[in-house]
Amino acid sequence: MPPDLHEQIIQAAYDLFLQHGYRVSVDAIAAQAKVSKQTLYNRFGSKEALFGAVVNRCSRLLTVPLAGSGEDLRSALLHFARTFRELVVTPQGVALHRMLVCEAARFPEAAQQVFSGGPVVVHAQLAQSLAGAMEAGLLRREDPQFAAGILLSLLGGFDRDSQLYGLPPPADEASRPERIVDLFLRAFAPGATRSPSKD
Amino acid sequence: MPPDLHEQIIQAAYDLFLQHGYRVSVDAIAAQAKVSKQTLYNRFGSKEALFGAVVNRCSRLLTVPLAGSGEDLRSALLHFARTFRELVVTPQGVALHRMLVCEAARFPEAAQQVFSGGPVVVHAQLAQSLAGAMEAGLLRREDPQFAAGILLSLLGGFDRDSQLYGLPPPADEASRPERIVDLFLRAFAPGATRSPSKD
Amino acid sequence: MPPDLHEQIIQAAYDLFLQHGYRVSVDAIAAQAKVSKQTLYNRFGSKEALFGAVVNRCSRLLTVPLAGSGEDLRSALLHFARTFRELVVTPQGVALHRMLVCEAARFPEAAQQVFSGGPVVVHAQLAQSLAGAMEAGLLRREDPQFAAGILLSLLGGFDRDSQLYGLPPPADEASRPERIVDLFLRAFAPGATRSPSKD
Amino acid sequence: MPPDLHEQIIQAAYDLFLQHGYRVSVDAIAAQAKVSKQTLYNRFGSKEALFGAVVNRCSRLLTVPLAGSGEDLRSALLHFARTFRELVVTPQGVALHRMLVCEAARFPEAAQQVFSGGPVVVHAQLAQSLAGAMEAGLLRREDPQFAAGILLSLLGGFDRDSQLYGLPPPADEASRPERIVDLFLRAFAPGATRSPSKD
DNA sequence: ACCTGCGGGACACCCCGTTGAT
DNA sequence: ATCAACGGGGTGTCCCGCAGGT
Repeated sequence: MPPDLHEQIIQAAYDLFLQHGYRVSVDAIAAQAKVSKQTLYNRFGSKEALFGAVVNRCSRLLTVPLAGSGEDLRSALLHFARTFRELVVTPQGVALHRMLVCEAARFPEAAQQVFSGGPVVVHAQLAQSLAGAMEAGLLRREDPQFAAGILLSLLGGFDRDSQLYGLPPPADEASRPERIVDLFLRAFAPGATRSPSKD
Repeated sequence: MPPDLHEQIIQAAYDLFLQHGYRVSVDAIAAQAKVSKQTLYNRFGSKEALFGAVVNRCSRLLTVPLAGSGEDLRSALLHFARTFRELVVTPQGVALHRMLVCEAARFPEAAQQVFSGGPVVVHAQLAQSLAGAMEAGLLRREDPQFAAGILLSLLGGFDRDSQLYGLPPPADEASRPERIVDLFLRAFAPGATRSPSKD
Repeated sequence: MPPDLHEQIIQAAYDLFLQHGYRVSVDAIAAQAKVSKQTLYNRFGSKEALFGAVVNRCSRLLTVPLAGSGEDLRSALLHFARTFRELVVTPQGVALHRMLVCEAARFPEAAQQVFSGGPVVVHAQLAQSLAGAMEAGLLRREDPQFAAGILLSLLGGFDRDSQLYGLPPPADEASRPERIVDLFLRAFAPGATRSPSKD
Repeated sequence: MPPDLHEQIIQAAYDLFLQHGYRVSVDAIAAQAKVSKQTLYNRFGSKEALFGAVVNRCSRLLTVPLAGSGEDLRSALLHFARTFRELVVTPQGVALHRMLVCEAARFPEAAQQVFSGGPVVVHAQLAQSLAGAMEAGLLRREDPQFAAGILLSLLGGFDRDSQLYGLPPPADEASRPERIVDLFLRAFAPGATRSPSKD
């Protein structure tokens, strides 16, 4: 009487793929989902197709809603930063990232699809939002794409890398979003030339 | 005729591990190295040990020399940025990163070792260098560890991620190190309070 | 259609292990049992476990029922002797012994277990039975353990060794149990001191 | 300049074959003999031939000298029993027996050869000696072949089996030869009919 | 429809005995 | 004599289809 076998299988596959990558056996997935291997194959046809189905749903998990324009800029960015960080430096976010990176060589179009459906749209939304702030004079007029990339890099850079390599997450995680946002705001504060003079 | 079989095997293993991850067969590595499987096993004992030997050599590949104090700060950082970028957003740098991230679950201590022997020492050296610049008044007095992490994140953040997911490298790569370094210098320019006022 | 695959596999493994020892390939066993290698591994997990299962069942094969006290002593011993001989100097009995001896170095606990579950209990039962006969005055009062060991040695000694080394079984097998039992009875006949006088 | 490589190799092979059976790798043998594999092959041609050479020399190890007729019968048998036991229930005697039994299936002619050159001649010599004793009236007139087999069975029967299966040797080893010889003498003492009457 | 369980083909890692080349 | 090569084989595992029962 499982109401939704489909969901059950995908959830099990998602968990196991995250943990062990594509190498998990179909038997293990079927066992975890408490389904027979046969129904799994009836539903999804092949292991690759199942992986594709799992990955497809990951795009949604990688999008971050951007706050509306009602707030002041710093609060909006801070909210965004915190939400994004929870996606990205959380153990399970790291695991998801790791799995996708691992299997990107085997499933190139799937990986691109996920990236285009997730981080790229976040990047675009953020760029648009920053462009608005630049229009309003809250930020220096710069390439908004560039600025968005910078903020995303700051939020998920070295900290995530260290976790990807198995190191523990930073101890001061609670204060890092604020520090990063403030640094970003300072870097893009209005009222200076683009490049500091060399002389 | 073969001057150094050891080197030959490691090189072949390095190439194939980068391309396909740990899943390549030992047969493929032996064929690529043009040695018999048996000599490979005589030399390394097991596939895991071979992988360990390959990974050990990667630590060296991940370190970036930091310019001496003879130059002015911007030039030094620019030089560092370009070198680092070549390590990190180059296709083969991305492939190395990908492989290590992929197999970090299977070889946790090896991955940590590489990270500790590579990026972490770069981070430490960079932090020390930045601390010197802060002492000299060239940068705002801030936590140098934090600042170093920021620069590394900027240099290897979103751009690398997109490549990890199979997207092409950014088209304006040539100008990016300079833009990033200048942004970093602006963010840490001396002569302002740490946090912009909220009102 | 196959009533009991378990049994089928064990029987095939038993036959082949007897013939070729532990060195037979699992493929050969699976082929002989007309099952796929996978079902074999699903059932037994490993070749060692399969061997253990085969060996476990051998303990039962090595026990010999001892006749009740209803018969006279000679008839009982004769019956026992014939049954025991069929176990021990028969080609398949020799093959079983050979296999166990061969693999005792690799599976020490299994071999001990078999020996303790087979010959040792036969030895104990025989000793008890002989003790009864001694109580009844049918045999000289001696150490029943020693006497039991003597009888077992007589029944399975040199004759078995020659077969273990590939020689044909003795031609007068039909009469040997009787000769041996009579010799045993004479050796332990009542009414003499334990050691013949030397002068 | 090792004086006798031949001997060196055979000794190493003997040791390792005894310990691990025919399964030891020739690499291991070469290493143990401190010779290169090539010289081993130059000398013996193949692993089987080396095994044959090792086995050939085992016949000698399995023969037991029989005392002359100068002694009284009991002393002679006792001496023989002790010597034989040292060959047969000693750990290394058991190991030799085990190895030969194990590989008798693979090298049938070699095993037969050893058995014919070792135990069989001991058996024949013993039979002849017992025949002499029967002539002299020291033993009941019986089939000397049978009697010799009986004594050999008594000396190497159950006790050796238990060791073959990994059990420890009997604790009262020191007194067993005497007990066995005395039992044998009683069983074949002169002055009774061959078979106890059945009625 | 779902389950259990087997078959088949393939492949991975690791090892071995033996022969050449240096 | 050292070292590599070669061919082959062994265990263990996988992916996927297919029967028969519930």
